[in-house]
Amino acid sequence: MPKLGMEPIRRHQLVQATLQAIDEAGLANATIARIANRANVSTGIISHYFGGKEGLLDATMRQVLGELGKGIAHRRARAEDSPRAQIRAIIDGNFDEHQVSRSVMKTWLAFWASSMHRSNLQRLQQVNDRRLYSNLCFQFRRCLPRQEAQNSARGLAALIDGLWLRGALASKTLDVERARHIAYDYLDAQLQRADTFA
Amino acid sequence: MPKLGMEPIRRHQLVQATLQAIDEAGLANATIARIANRANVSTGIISHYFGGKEGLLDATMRQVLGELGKGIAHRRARAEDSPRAQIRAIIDGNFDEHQVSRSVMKTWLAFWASSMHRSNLQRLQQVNDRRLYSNLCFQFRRCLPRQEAQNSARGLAALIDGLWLRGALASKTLDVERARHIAYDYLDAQLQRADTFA
DNA sequence: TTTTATTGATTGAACGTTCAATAAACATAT
DNA sequence: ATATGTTTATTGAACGTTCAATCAATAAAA
Repeated sequence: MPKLGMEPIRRHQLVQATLQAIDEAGLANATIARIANRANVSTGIISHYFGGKEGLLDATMRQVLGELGKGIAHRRARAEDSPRAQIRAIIDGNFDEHQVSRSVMKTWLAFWASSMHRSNLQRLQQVNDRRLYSNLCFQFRRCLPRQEAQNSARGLAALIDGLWLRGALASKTLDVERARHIAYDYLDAQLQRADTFA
Repeated sequence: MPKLGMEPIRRHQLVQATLQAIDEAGLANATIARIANRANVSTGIISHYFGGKEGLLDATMRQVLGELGKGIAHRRARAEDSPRAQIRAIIDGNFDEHQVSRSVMKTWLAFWASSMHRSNLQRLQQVNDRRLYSNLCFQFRRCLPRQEAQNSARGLAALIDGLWLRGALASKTLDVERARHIAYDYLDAQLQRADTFA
């Protein structure tokens, strides 16, 4: 019973089903049969709209990255224009409720691992990594010398990723409250140094 | 041309070949054919010595975890028995040259991702995670109240994993010097707090 | 009638496992 | 020393399974 204008609906549906399938069974077992089943469509549809499995995985990663970016941009726009407030907004965006759901974290980690061997995923990954780093670096540079700012940015970026990674691996749900607190403390410790240079 | 006593040799050979294969092509493409080829043996040998592919992957992860553990224990034994020196030894062990080789980092990350869906790998993973955390926690508790020590341990564990993760993903080799420096700084910032509670 | 949407059986490739076959090394008996 | 049997080591073709991709068929909408 084909209705017209299904494309955007199906695309979204299939991306969601992909997240669900990866959450359930891991990227390695996220077969197109399983994904199609979760979306209540046939396998043929995937090739029809995404040209193949790879296209679907690509689109899924783009969506996850896109929503992370949007969440951060949104919070930064509403935050005061001080290094501390801006960096806090970045931290908050990374620990947004939407980002810390099991399926999103698992998908993220799966992409992280497979991005090492798929050049298109690697590109997406690196763009994202560098954006996080350079945003942090820019803000730290407003109150720290270059070298110090770079180290602080590297450290905070690593801390965020690490808290996230450990949250994804732990059996319990990520304690967002606590993770934010740890990241805030790191931020404040770095900013305190700024006084040394002021 | 069978010589006797090949078992330990083949086991080691195959584990090394597995690391190499994962480095080259990723866990998903590390087929037993490829692994056997890298070790210059036939595919049947893998089942013969490891009971199957899963057994080989299990053994590979055990070896990587084992060497990390040994490296840390070794450094800790040689270090002074102060919180600072002990934690520095743990940091150094995690950034040991052997651990930061590309193949080991890639394998680690691949296992991280797949451990979410393979209970035996997950067990190994969690034992390791918890050991790192509880060792850090124990040392921090020598100079910080419980809650503070837990947060510091969580933060440092996450920072180490994050630096490592970002090193694995970056196209360049991990800058061990810099990573250690960032982790040391975090450690010192946490220890400085200890004075507040003293 | 043409376009858009969808199905699902079919196809071919890739993969892990199995196993009969082979042979060197070792043990024991002659 | 020679012959015979047993264990250990290894191979690689054959097999069965799984999966992504394809495409002819179907049908609603325009």
